[in-house]
Amino acid sequence: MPIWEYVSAMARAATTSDAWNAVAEPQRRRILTLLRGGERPVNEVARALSIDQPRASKHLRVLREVGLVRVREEGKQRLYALDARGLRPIHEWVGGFERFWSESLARLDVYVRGLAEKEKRR
Amino acid sequence: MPIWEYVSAMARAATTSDAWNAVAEPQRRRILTLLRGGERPVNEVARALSIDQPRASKHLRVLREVGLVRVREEGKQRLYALDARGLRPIHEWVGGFERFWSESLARLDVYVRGLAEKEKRR
DNA sequence: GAAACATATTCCCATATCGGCATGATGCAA
DNA sequence: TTGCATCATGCCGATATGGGAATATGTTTC
Repeated sequence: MPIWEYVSAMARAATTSDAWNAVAEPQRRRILTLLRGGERPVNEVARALSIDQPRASKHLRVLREVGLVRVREEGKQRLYALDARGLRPIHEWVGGFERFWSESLARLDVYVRGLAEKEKRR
Repeated sequence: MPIWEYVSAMARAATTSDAWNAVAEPQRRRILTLLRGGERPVNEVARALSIDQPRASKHLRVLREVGLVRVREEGKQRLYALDARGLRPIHEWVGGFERFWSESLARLDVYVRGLAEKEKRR
């Protein structure tokens, strides 16, 4: 885990370090969706997603590190549970664009019309 | 741009290829936020974020490729405008977890209590 | 056409990431 | 203790990424 603060030539922004990046991975999104149905042991997660166990463990680790998931030990199993609180900031940020969804359509219309004009004038 | 379908040993999932990943980058989020105020030429974006022009261009390119932004040529400038439609799926997916935000708190409570029990029993 | 300005692209580097496979680590049961 | 089951990690390979710096491309103005 690099100490970005002290690295002068930062190569790539840390990725798996926040909910945004954790959720950018399709498999991890599927895992979170699965966990809405309640806590699950690793093997079950792996089976549900049709991936091997190491892969499931790794994804779960990322999710755990960014706090989107919690682990509970139960015998030889590890039950992972959803902790959706970290998704809230994302929802709010994206929500700030809600009002632009429809506007975008209108603007796109103008945009396309502009292109058409440009073509005609050629 | 790799043809994932035909690559057997996929190394890393394509990243800058969808809105999820585009938005996972803080700078790009700032750009999108800025563009809510209307279209802007590259230089203005760069200045607003205190980054150099090439960097701004690169980020804008990613945003353009995933469709979150549109370009319009105006003289020697290129005006970038927000196209927020691509954010909608994200908002909806994340919204599906809304109901779990408060629950997570409750569950966390149970979780912590469990840990305490465990300690006591030690 | 040359100079000036706005923007895009390219190259290089350090590093992160995901998948695959093999190997540890730990708990439980016989 | 020995297996067996459930996970977690480590290592490798291929590749993507973001920053920095330099350079190319395109447009307007003289």
